[in-house]
Amino acid sequence: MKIKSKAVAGAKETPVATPQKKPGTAKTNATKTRLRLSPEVRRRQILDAALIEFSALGFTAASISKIAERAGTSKANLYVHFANKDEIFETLLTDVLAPPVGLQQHDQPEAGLDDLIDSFIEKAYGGLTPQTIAVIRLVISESHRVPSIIRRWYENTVVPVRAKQQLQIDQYVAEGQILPSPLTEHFSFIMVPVLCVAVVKMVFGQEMADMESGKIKETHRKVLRMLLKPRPEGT
Amino acid sequence: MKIKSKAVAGAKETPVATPQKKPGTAKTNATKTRLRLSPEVRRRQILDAALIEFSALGFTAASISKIAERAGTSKANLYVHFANKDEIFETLLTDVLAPPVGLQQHDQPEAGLDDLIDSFIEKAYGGLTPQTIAVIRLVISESHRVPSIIRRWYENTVVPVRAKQQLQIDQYVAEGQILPSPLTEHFSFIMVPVLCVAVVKMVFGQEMADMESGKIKETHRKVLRMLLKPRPEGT
Amino acid sequence: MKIKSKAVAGAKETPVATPQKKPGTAKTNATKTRLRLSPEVRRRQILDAALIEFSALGFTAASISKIAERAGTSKANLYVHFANKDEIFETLLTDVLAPPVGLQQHDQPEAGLDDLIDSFIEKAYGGLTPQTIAVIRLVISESHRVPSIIRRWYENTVVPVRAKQQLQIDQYVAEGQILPSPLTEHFSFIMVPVLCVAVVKMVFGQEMADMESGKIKETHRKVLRMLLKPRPEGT
Amino acid sequence: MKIKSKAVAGAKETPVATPQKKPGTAKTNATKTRLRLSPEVRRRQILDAALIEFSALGFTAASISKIAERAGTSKANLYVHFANKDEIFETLLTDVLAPPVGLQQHDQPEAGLDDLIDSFIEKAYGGLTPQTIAVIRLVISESHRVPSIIRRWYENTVVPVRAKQQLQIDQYVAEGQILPSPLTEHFSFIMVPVLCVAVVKMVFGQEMADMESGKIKETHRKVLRMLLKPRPEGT
DNA sequence: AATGAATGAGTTTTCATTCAT
DNA sequence: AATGAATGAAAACTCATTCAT
Repeated sequence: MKIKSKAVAGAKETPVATPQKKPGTAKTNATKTRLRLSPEVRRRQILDAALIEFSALGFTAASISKIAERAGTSKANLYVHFANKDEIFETLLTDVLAPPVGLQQHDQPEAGLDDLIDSFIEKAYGGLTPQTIAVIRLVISESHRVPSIIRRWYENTVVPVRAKQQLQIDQYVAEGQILPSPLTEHFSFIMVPVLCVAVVKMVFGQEMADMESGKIKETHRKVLRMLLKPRPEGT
Repeated sequence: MKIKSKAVAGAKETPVATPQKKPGTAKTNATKTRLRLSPEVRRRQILDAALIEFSALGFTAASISKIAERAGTSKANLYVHFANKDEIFETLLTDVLAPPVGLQQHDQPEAGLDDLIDSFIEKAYGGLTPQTIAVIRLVISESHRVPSIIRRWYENTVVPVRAKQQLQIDQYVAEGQILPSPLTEHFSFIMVPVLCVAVVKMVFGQEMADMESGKIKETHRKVLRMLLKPRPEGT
Repeated sequence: MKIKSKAVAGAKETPVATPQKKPGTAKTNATKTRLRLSPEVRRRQILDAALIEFSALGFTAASISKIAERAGTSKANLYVHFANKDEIFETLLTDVLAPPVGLQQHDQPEAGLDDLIDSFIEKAYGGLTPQTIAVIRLVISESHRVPSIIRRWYENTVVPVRAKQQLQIDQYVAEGQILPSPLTEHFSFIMVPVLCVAVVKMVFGQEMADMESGKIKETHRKVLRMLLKPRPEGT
Repeated sequence: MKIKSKAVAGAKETPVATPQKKPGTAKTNATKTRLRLSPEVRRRQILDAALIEFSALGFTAASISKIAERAGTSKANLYVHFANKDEIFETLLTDVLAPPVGLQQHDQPEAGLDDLIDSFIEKAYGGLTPQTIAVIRLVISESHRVPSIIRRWYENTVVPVRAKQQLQIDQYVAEGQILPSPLTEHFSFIMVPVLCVAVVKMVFGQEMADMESGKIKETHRKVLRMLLKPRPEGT
């Protein structure tokens, strides 16, 4: 069985080198104009193509030829911009796992808890687009190939982002908006079902997973409400 | 970077007769143990070897040569027993994802809730051995390759096992041993953090993941106690 | 400028795999019968082909494809019998530089000195066939690539052969057949002009070198007569 | 096995501006010294670099990139000054094989024969520097690639230089300083052992060859004395 | 059932050379 | 004159698979 990579809908794309003819040279049709781009642009194109291929097929099954083709260049040109397949892969992962530029902030500062939870749930599960899923699968499948990148990601991204989040929660708790509980002490735990849905989608495919993930999501919402809502003062 | 597969400690192994052969080495007077085994035994050996290779490297990166070598046979002999690489893989996955023979029963019928929870937690997280992790990763990485097997697994294994479990829970709830909650309604939700720990172990490697997974486990335990323990009757 | 290798006339050749059709399957013409040979025979064929290619073009310029083609097999099959290009080359050199099986003995035990010299000269220069020249060039060009093989050759072949020769000479001197001189003390020195002719032939090509090498040969003969002939007893 | 070229100590070098660039490394703020040189100077630089690379690796194994890098220019610039790799090589060889500007003269006009021989021996063997050896090897390895250049060299350099030398010898003989012999009739024969030492050094490497070449040199000296020294008049 | 030899189609990578500026 | 970007062709090597015994 041969697996084909197909561009995930919505993937950001840099304009691709559809070889164009110069207006002057109107020969028959095969004018093969070489498109010369700045390294940054070309690298971007290559990495975009690589992301699609790698995340669809994994490191080994993805091929340099296909990446080059998708990037609209020649194979040889990939080697002008990257030393080898590994370097493309590592650059790609480093990029993809880079810390988010604007660490997103709490949007509804004065909303009620229910709305806060709803907003969180929608945002978290809504972020599980096909591309995101593909990237997560790539990380799961190939992390053993690049342990140093994974470690760096953990230290520079995972830990700080989580710390920031925890701070926010501690504040909510201090304000009495959220009930203290084991959950608020290790708050990243609330992401657990989201990751789980991601895995379900990977394994069962988007459509087959819908029912499962819907149930997880709703249970998640309900459990959060139970655990976080401050008890009525009387107790 | 070349990734090597190594037999996971404790993997079940059928005794193997490994005649070595390096390419280019002329005439080693090797013991030509050409032993003829029953198809079942041979298939078993091949599948065992395949499991190790596939789960260490993934479908594409695993090679027929290595599997044959590990199984102690010739490459050509693999093709006597299986049509091709895909078939080996599919047979393997079907095996691995087969419904557990003895659907495990509730061991401590009359234990207290706390003990029940502890026992569950220890069992669930204790099951995450390196092999299990490797298999889960394999399923995540390569499920898109064999959607029909995944579907069958879902229908024949995932759903029934879950149903059985749910039944058990419903009974506990009916008996008043467990407090009804959104969790008891969709009880498989309690496995979510376990899967999550599996993923963390895959991505960060056993040792790097220990701290993370320890915290998840303990939070899991506490949350379960909070959610499942029937309130003191007075309220 | 593209240099082509052509089989040196007289090179020993093992029968080559001119793909033959089975009499039965008389389709149109492309019956591609696979020729299955014993490793020894196949290796011999490959090494023969390799010798031609390597000595015509040098290590780097010689290509695996051409060697395979000349050997009448597929490229892939070369890798069944040898680990890589280097191994082919090293095996080849080791073969070519192996000590001669029958260390050739003095043929004319009771000839006169003049005849002895003539016989030596004819044999030495006659041995400079195109293949021999090609091999010597190969050794000169690529020896830095395989220093260990060269050292082994020196120790196992060059030194013993020379020692044997020297012994012979010492005996002649003792018998009074040859005049003692600096030459008889370091007798391998007499091979020097022969090597020189080989070099001239390499550099100037067989035909262009003929005049040069003819002169060297004759001067060599005369000088030997001068140096080796015992003076008439009267002095 | 990868062979590296390294600049032979003492090789003449034109000052070079080496801006380094590793493939795959994005944006090093390198000093963009784009210096414009006269064609002669640039060609000189390129040929110097080419000599080092070609003589270390041979024609095919030497690469345009390395030559450009060593010359401190871009690959593309090589093609401004030379049509292609072959042309660089041919120009180089033509240069290297050009007739010596000052045809060296007899230094000690009135020295004794022994001193003359010693001086010759020291000069001849002393000239076998690593660079010289490398060039000789290059000529031996790649002469078949450029037969016309070799022929021109033979006609314009080898023959005249030899003729000049022979003239000198004839004069010595006429003066009675040297004994006439086969050697004096074909005097270039005396260079034979020197070339041989060069070959030994190529094949066995400088250090391994030292013993061998020392013996050749001394035998050479002794034989020359024997052959050239006029007999004491009494005979 | 078993296997050593063989191979076509594919892989990644390199290299001399060209183009556009 | 100089060069960074680009590329076609070819290199060495690998691999799943098949053939003949």
